[in-house]
Amino acid sequence: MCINQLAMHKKSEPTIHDIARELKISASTVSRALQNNPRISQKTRDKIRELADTMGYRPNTLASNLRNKKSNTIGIVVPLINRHFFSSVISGVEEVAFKAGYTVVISQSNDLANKEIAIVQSMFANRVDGLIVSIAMQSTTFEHLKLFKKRNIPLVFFDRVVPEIETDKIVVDDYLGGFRVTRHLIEQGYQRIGHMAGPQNLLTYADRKKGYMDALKKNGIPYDESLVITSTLISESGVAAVQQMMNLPNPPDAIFCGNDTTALSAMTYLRDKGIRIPEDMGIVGFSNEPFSKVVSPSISTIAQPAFLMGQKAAELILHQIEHKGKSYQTLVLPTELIIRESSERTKNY
Amino acid sequence: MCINQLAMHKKSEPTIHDIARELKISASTVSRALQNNPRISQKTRDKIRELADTMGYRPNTLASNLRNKKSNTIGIVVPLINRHFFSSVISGVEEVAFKAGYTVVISQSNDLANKEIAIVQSMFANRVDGLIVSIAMQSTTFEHLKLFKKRNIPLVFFDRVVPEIETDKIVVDDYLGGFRVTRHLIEQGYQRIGHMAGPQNLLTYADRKKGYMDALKKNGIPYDESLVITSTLISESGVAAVQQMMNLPNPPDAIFCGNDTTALSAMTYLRDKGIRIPEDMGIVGFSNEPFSKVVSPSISTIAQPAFLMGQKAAELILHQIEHKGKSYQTLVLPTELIIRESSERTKNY
DNA sequence: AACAAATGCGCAATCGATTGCATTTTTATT
DNA sequence: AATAAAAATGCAATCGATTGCGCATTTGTT
Repeated sequence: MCINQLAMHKKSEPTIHDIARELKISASTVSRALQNNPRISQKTRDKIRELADTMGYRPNTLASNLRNKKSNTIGIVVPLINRHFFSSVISGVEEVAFKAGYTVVISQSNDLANKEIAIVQSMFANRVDGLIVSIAMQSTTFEHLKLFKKRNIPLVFFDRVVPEIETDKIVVDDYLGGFRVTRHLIEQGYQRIGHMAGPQNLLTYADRKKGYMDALKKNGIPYDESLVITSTLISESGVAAVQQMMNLPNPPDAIFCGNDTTALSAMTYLRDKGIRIPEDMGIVGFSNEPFSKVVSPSISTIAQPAFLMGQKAAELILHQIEHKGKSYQTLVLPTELIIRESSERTKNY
Repeated sequence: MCINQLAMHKKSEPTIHDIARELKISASTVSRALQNNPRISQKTRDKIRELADTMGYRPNTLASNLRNKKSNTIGIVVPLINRHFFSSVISGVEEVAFKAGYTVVISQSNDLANKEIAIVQSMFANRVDGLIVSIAMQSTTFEHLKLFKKRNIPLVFFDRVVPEIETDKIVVDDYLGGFRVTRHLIEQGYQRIGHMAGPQNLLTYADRKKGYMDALKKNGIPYDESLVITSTLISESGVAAVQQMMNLPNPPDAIFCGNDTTALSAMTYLRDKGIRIPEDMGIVGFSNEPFSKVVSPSISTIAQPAFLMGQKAAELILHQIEHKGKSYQTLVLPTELIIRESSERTKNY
């Protein structure tokens, strides 16, 4: 009763001082007891624990964080939360971070440079212990991110990285992905292979294209610029690009699409025009979106280990936080070519 | 130079005290100036602003939050981040919250009661200003959430709500959804309609089933318990359930699946068995997962406005935070029946 | 010139937890 | 019983920003 009344009196949460007052001891002792500091006798510790429980005490992490200059928080910035690849990465980050006692705060840039800057500054103000970022398509300046480096706050890039900033990075092997896709199409007997490329300021898309070009070269197929169309790779650009390609005097017989979305929209468009897939036209996407497996024909694509990428990103950032090391690594996670119906016209079984 | 050296000296971030010392004024003045408090003269304000800029000062929100007893943070707990419905909700929450100057912290329960409890307590310790929750399938006790109510911290449930806790809730009209799906199947001439139900302790799934049952009744179709199979609605349960149904002496000619995942797995299984969809068997799912539109046949389903739900959830929690009102509402967002190939055997055009 | 009224700023406490150092209490030793 | 040694606890400053109250300076009035 008495305890309750005291609690009622000041309507806010109980603090270590309330516990201390009740027990006629000092707040320091309470603090230490709750941390199981051996300097406090077991008897006192038990007493404090018990009262803390009955009072419903919960430590105020804000206060603790301020004092310790550590927020136990990891920030993550992605272009769009609501996208399978990114939400999977986030999921992986959350899993590892939570186990390590960290909280994850998220924000999405919507691929807008300005929002990304605002977000990153807000994360800084909130004193995140580390930041995991996949940059916005639109971003061209990176001062907001360099700030983290300057202030020596751990920073990890994933997927869309900034080459000029030296820090931990995790990417998938986009180059090899693009290479394999193209080689696969060649092996399937396709002769004129087009490519829907993504924004070339983003390394991932540039690498996919490089892989494509090298695979062509290695197989003695001349590179034809008219077969490469660069766009933002939304559904509509897939249709536009395939239209443009099909209007060429010498249209392609296969297309390596920069992502699954454009692969699907292109495929749908082509089917409506009576073009058979994979017989008349081979299609390969990128990313292994959930739908790519279940559409018909199913879409060959490159699987990226998104969840694993998130886990690794979290591990790297935690390592940086705990060791403040100066040496950074770039993890290149393997991609996997998943051959499905949309590109397999020679079945060997 | 001088400024830099000072900054170097204490390697940590500049604070208002550093600015104050430099300018030989008090920290209070700096604080007020940075808040544009009219009590400080314009001249002083400008001077402070300028120095703050050159010093690269960034307010420490931790300190501010502690003093103000407000974290400007909204917590969100979902079963799984990496799921289209939930990531869309999160995306909506983030959008509204960010605009209002709030940070979003997320965590996933993995549908485990214990993890949910741990998360919620961690959110509490972090003094989130409000919590948005969709409860875990496994959760059966809700003391951890009642704690928020007891402490008068804003709480909003979405999708999977706890009936016994009085607070703002946002749900989609699952009942009407289930009703419409069933009515639609009846209109299409299906006679024996089965249902793959989800865990009945979750209101959403119970409501879908109720809608199903009422639609049957209203159309004079007797309810047959053997046609209703309850599971967790993962892909495998879809196959298991459809197998069980097809082994009945009198199997169904249509199935209302509790979600799109089971709709797809059931459909795939049936097609492999040579059963034509929608001719021999009608299939309807629930949730309008991205894949449901693009698979073949495309799956009829119920669209839930996930992104909108997130926005509304954020609005409600912000309202609670700012008004600490005592009256709560339950928003029922409309669902939309999307008729696609998997259930349309009478085309009227 | 003398006093009132604004105006501009600073002092010091506060938010709640942490921690180096000092102090008190207990236990061990002779 | 006296003293040393060890164990247990308390004091007070600290993290960085905020704010009520009060003091000092300026401006205005007659």
